[in-house]
Amino acid sequence: MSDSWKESAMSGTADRKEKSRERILASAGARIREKGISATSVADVMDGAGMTVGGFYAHFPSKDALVAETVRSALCESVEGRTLAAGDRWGADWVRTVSRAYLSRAHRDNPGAGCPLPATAGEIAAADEPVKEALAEGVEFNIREISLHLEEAGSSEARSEALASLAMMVGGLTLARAVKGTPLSDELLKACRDHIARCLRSLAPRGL
Amino acid sequence: MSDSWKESAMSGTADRKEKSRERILASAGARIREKGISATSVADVMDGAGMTVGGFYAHFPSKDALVAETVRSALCESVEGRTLAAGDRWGADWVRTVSRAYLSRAHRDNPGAGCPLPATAGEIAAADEPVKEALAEGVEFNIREISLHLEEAGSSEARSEALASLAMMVGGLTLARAVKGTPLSDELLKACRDHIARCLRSLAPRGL
DNA sequence: TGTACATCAGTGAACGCGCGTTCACTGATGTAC
DNA sequence: TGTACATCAGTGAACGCGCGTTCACTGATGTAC
Repeated sequence: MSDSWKESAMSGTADRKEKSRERILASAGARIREKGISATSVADVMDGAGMTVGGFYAHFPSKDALVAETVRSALCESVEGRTLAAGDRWGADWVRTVSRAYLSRAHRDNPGAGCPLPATAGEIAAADEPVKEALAEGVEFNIREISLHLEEAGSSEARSEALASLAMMVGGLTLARAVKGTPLSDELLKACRDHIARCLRSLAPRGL
Repeated sequence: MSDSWKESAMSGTADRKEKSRERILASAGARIREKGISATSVADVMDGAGMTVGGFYAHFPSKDALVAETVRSALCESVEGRTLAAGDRWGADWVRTVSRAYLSRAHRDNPGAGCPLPATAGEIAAADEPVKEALAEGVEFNIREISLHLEEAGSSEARSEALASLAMMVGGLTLARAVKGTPLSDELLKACRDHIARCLRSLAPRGL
């Protein structure tokens, strides 16, 4: 009669349902990163998860709830992906590698697998409270991570510089995607990469 | 029978129509800057211009056409407004003043009168070709202006730094609006302002 | 100057469409005996 | 082991709504004589 008994008894169907939920979140994650929040429809997301619209509301109470959870998990994912890609780099080296990857043509041209901020930040003001909270927490999380490495790199204003760096990365990528197809697009990416590299070079490496 | 005759003969009604068109553009400009493209409806725009929906199509062939023209004129306006506000400042002084105004709480809290990039850049990928062109031209226009002043300030990489600055201003403002209401918002604005000021300080002033 | 007519900016109701959401139903999975 | 039943994840058609767009109409403005 305990919850754990119930859970193990229903583990077969519950497992299947959990898998579906994860497919829905993954589909929403890719679509929202590609087209933004309002251009992504529930039917579209469910189609991407290999299901039909009706089943959606057994997993989420509303589209807004899905968006909030998607933004949350997508922001975590993108931080995790970065950490993984940076390998054992640390400090200035980590920041350089991460900013290069962020401001790469590959990231510009594959929004579905990248950072959710460029596609969502502009729309978030119109979204409801839980969505805003999810985004704010995700941004703070990103800032902390960058700040940590800048501090290691010897920056005396690590947090402030982390905020400025994130702003430039998000702004640069967003603009590069907006003018994609014109020479300005590659130029923007390179200018932002170069700027960050230049700033890192002027830092006094600490210790070692 | 010539066009000029026709024009002067109809100048009364034509004038009134032109005024209406300008009211529509102004209304669209404010709304698009505040809520973005897809969240702005034609009926909403016409209401803001003191008219009803039906009259819209006597002025523009479609919503997309309105958006393209609005983006174009809004980007020009925001550059003009900046030039006006900067007074007779020049070079590094101009850049400092402009970046401070751009990354101010006033600009964050009054999107309707400011730069259209934060609200539109993320949505533009989904828009049609004329809208993209309008935005790309507007961005290039902005870059040229900033670049001019950075060159005057003695930057050896004026255009590249202009691109990076614009990216940071747009990204910083977009993120500050997205997390508005949390301490992170003011922090972002200040960090970006400080970063630009710091970079300007490290420039060797030219001539004079 | 005054009257009949033409023009056309703007009105407001209607259209088809895609959206988020609901709901009666299905059919596979797991339970009880 | 086999059969009857319960559960519930997922289906697919329907809903009300707001959107962009269309269109028959109105009424103020300007023209012709």
